[in-house]
Amino acid sequence: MSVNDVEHCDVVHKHADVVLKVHREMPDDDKLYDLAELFKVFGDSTRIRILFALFEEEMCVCDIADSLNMTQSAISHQLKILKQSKLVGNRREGKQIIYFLADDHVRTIIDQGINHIEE
Amino acid sequence: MSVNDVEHCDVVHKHADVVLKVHREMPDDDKLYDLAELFKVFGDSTRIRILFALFEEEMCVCDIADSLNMTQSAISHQLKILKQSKLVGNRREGKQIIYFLADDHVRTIIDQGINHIEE
DNA sequence: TCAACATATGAATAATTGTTCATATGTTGA
DNA sequence: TCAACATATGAACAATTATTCATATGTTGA
Repeated sequence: MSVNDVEHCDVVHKHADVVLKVHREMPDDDKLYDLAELFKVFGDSTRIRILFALFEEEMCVCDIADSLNMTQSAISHQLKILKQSKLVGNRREGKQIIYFLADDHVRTIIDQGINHIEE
Repeated sequence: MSVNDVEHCDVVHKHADVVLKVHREMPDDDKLYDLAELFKVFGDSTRIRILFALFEEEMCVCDIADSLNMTQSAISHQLKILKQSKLVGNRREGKQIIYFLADDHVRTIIDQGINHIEE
């Protein structure tokens, strides 16, 4: 029994080719981790709502907070996460910081999600 | 000041139209919640790896556990979540339960995620 | 019917995370 | 330069969650 067989059913030999194929095609841990991190960002309804707000148009933090009826601090914390994932960008305009969608993967990913839950 | 203005910057009047537009276009809470729940499922690297395994072909729980070098119990718990989100389906074949991808939104969503992180 | 196998599941634990509160940073107009 | 405004951020708390361990459920062949 190989050290890799943490757990193993009796078909391990019969299905060894499947296991090998999966190993061969599985992306690197780094990539898997990054992917999961990206989807985690979409996995919070506050952040989803921020993205929906920005679908309409770019906005200052304050307008997002108003639109979502949440505190400025809560929004600011979430915007930081959205920015780190490069889902939104920002620029300063005087006292305000304007946030906007970084690209349209955001829209595509959310649309696919909607497709799925609406089936 | 409206009861809806939990927090408000001084441009609340100037930007009131933006806030209204966001309100108008924002999906229902139920939908937002479901969306976030769906993406949460993608937000775990174990579940992502299970999905990548199933991209190759349908498999019994045991083969997934072998492929990912994880315990049967851990995989089983995660498969339950994937099934609840209708991302995978299963059927019994004798003693084994065969899991498979439910549809190809899964692939599309993950591909979009990959596109994003690889830019 | 029973032993062996495959999978599911409940409880417990450790780790992660969203919001709040208080406060810091940075900008503007007077 | 300073007060008012807009945003960011660190610490703390509550809530959620992934894995482990032990065990239950369900299937098969003898």
